[in-house]
Amino acid sequence: MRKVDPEKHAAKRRLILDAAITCFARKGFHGTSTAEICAKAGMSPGNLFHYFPTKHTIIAAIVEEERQETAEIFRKLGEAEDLFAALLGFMDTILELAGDPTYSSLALEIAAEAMRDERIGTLAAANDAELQGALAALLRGAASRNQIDRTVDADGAARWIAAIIDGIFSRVAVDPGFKPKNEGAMLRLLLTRFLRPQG
Amino acid sequence: MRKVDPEKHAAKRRLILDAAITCFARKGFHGTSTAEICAKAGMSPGNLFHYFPTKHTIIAAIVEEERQETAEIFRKLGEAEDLFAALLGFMDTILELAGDPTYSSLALEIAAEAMRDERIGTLAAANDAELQGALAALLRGAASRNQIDRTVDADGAARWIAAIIDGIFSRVAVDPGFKPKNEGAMLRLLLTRFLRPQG
DNA sequence: TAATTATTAGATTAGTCAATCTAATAACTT
DNA sequence: AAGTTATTAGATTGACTAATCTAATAATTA
Repeated sequence: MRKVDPEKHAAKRRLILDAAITCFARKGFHGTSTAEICAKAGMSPGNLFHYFPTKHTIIAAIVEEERQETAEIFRKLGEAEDLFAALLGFMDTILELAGDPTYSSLALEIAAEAMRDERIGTLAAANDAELQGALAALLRGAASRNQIDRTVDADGAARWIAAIIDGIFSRVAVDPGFKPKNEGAMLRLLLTRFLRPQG
Repeated sequence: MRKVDPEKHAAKRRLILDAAITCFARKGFHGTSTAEICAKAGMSPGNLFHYFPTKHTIIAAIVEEERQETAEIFRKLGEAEDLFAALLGFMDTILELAGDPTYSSLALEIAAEAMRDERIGTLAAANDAELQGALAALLRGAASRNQIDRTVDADGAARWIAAIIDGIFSRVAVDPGFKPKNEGAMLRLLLTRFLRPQG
């Protein structure tokens, strides 16, 4: 009796997901045919559908993967000494990610699809809740150490920081003059003035 | 020799555009079939394609229409006495628009499509350039009257305000707890701290 | 080695799509 | 009224789609 080799299985899934990410970013979820993903991944539809029963499960897996990556980033971040600096560092990471058009496209595509497909909407909302929760925890920690203004509501501020993150990815789509790596200074100014202890 | 009645012609275009806006917001550009737009507008494909030769020209017309609407808002705004208050008022208008899920969906859909289709990308970039230009003019006017901090770069700040606007529309998509009409206070706090003259 | 099952290819299916075509009708001009 | 052209309906086209099916092959175990 033959068994599934989990490593090989995972590697094949990776191959498909990477191909799909490239395609979805370039042509959108609905604009990409499964045949295109097959071609990019170098396999037949029979093979592709062996690993993912529907096209929908492919994008769902991509969204779930992003959730894990975000959680990983925050796990490291919480250990920092200066938590406001940690927040600024996180925002630099976001700007770096936004510099990759594939990533920005994908973020937008997922947001757009979240409004159309309830299943993707639920997954995206879970990702967002986790991001906001982590941001709020960071802000609360920073407030308790007087690294930021204690009077600002952490949950409300976290929500607006999340909005700014969304905005960064949208900028890449509609503003050809927006170069993420040149925008760090103004972003830090914005966040510092918003959050620093008020004299 | 019969002539085109421009009013009737425009009315028919409106009918099609309104139907298309509803459909695109609900199911996305690629997810909407021309047959669905026909059904929503109550007409045959022959009729629809008489007014718009391709599906692409429909979304292009929608984007162009938004540009005109934005320009109209700013035309009124520049006449205000307190220009920073005018900016805050404009952001309230944005929050109001974002409260309409159709509008938010459409904004996201256009941004996503802008990354895929160069023609839409160019139109969206033109819209954005106009928005940023108007915001920067407002900021410069406010700075010259000492209503905001004179040391902040107007173009850079305008770009980040545009990012926040994008972020607002994305929030509606991924954050079910984001209710635009409850968020005015925190947004005003953010902008005030960012822009007010520093003591 | 034989049995078992995972993996793969590629043809196929049933349906959808944007856009075209034909033809009929409605409205305007002279 | 006659001529002209705008407007409309609806069938049709050819291409494409997600997903299935059949069958062959490869890898593993007993």
